[in-house]
Amino acid sequence: MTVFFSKKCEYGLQAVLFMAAREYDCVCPAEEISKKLIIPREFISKILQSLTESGIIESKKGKAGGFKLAKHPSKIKLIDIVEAIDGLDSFNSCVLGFPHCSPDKPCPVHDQWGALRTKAYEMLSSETIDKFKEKTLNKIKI
Amino acid sequence: MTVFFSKKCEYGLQAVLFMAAREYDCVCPAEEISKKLIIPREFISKILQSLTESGIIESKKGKAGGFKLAKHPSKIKLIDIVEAIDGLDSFNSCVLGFPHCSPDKPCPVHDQWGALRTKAYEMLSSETIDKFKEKTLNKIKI
DNA sequence: ACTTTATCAGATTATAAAGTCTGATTATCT
DNA sequence: AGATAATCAGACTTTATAATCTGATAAAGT
Repeated sequence: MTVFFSKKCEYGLQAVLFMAAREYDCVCPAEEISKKLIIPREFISKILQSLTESGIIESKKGKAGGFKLAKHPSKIKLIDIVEAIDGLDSFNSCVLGFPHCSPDKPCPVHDQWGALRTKAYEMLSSETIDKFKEKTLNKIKI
Repeated sequence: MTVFFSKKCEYGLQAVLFMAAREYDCVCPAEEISKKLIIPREFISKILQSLTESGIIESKKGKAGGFKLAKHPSKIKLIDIVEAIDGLDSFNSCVLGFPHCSPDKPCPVHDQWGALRTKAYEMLSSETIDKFKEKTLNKIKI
């Protein structure tokens, strides 16, 4: 296996990047997101619903309804989405699964994994998603 | 969620580190490994069985039977265990779940994740497990 | 006001991972 | 040779994640 994010989280990240790559304030129906990203319709709906609860996106009901970012892309970081869906626990636990792993009782890869985890956190938190528009377009046709 | 290794893999890594920290050629019954590492008996048995098939450890049946390393700890790397249990697929796939992620069509975190993945691979493959004896003893009482 | 088109909410199903059980087999000790 | 103590093998159960279905609700256009 060796996953890093859950499927839910991957899909959530993709969907938010998709919305950020479009015109600001443009409302995207779940149906469209489902088709463009090839994610089961009802599954992405549920994920978007939970991101709405977290305040990252907002929903608009009725005809011409859908989802849009709740704030400007320059205010959103990837880590916000990860935190909302998967949580941040894995950034604080031993990669080998040993209990109570700490600097004074380190596991065999404690220091190295610690450094990597910090880098991963930076990867997700140093830039806001408005910077990712171009690269998102590599992956999704809008 | 945000796992890196599956539970199976974590347990497998712990068990092999445990064996490597003991006297060379010492046979460890599954029962003992289960108790020391607090892993369900039948579950660790299955994992050890599969590591036996992979040729990383060997089993000895009958009274005073159990498992021991198939080769000297200086010939075993953590990546061998990861490969045997989880496989190496995740070292070759997009962390955001986009299909066909490549240098010419990179996803928003392609370069950074690539670098991290390389570091993670190095963490698991640069040293052999005979170097980990001391740190393993931090985590497991023998 | 009515129809359409969308989300919303919660129950349900499917699949995969984690963990358990049981009976057979095998080796060692007495 | 027989008893014992272990693995071995495979079926089974449980739990968590992924995905689906259905009916209610709500907003916008006519």
